[in-house]
Amino acid sequence: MTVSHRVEPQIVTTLDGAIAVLRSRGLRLSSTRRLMLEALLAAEGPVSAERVASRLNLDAASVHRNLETLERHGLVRHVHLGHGPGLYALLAGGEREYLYCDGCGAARAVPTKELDPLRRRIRERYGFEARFDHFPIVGLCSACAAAGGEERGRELAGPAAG
Amino acid sequence: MTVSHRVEPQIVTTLDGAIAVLRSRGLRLSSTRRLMLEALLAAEGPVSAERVASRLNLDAASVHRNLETLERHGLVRHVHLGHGPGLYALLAGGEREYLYCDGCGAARAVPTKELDPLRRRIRERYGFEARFDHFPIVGLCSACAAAGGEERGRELAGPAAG
DNA sequence: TTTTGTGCAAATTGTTTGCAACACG
DNA sequence: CGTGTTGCAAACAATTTGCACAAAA
Repeated sequence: MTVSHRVEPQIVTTLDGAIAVLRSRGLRLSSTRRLMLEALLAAEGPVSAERVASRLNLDAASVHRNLETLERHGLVRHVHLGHGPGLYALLAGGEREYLYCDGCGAARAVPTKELDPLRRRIRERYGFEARFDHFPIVGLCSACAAAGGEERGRELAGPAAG
Repeated sequence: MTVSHRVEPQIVTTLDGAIAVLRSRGLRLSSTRRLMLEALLAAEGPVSAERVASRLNLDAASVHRNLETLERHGLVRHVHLGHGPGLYALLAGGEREYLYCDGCGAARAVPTKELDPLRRRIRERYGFEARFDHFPIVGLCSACAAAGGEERGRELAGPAAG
């Protein structure tokens, strides 16, 4: 998960597309990778490495290594929603950023450009380029804020792999 | 580090003040706690539990337990700047929130109320109560943004205790 | 057949828990 | 004294690394 920043994003929405990128990068298509790509394509939200590994009966170390590789090559990105493990997703276009509720664990995804005004404001004021795709905006959703933020319970991290 | 939210903040700027709060809460003043409080008072920025423990030759578990206790009682708060361990600080008034540069690891502290307009905007638009004191705004400082975000190196987590 | 990728085991990092001894109030 | 606190050891969670073996290209 050590991947740094600014990697040329590789938007993929199909298995073939993903495979094509792999090939073009000189990466091999192992059965493990094929399974992972299928799972990530089927996933409805970012998923943890552990989840991918156990769902597919794969070794966690391999899954981590592959996710890192895929991320290094711009196919995958990971977010940190609150505490807990990093959550990975393919770059399928229409990327989102998150408002993560620390009370109930719900993550509200909003289109990246919707937060552009916010980003611009921060840039103008602090000369700082905010990115909410890796570490989200954290706080309390209206329900939890009203309740005093004691909710807790629901599992976030959307459904896993198909 | 599991402490939830909304604990009555206890602003302390002196050892005696901190001790008074401990007492008023029915907590004991062990030598370990005294050392920790002194260290936290002397610290110039948020420090990791590990750092406090090793600097003071204390057991990490005890330090964690105490930090959690202090946090539960509103004396201490912790932030997560990027990856890495949680960083703790006494509530000494004039709390700050952070703009954390994922490129060079620098954390720029800004007074909480300076980000109020931002918070208000998010609240109005999303009904979401953003808090940047626990998870900061993450992105790239102007230097790293200009450089393409490849910097890296400096140690954040300001000076420790002592 | 030469790499690259794999599973397994073990190491790391950060934090938590069980527990008997200890010490604050 | 009695209960809150401590250190130590062990458990944990998430992730990483070493390594011999398997398998893409």
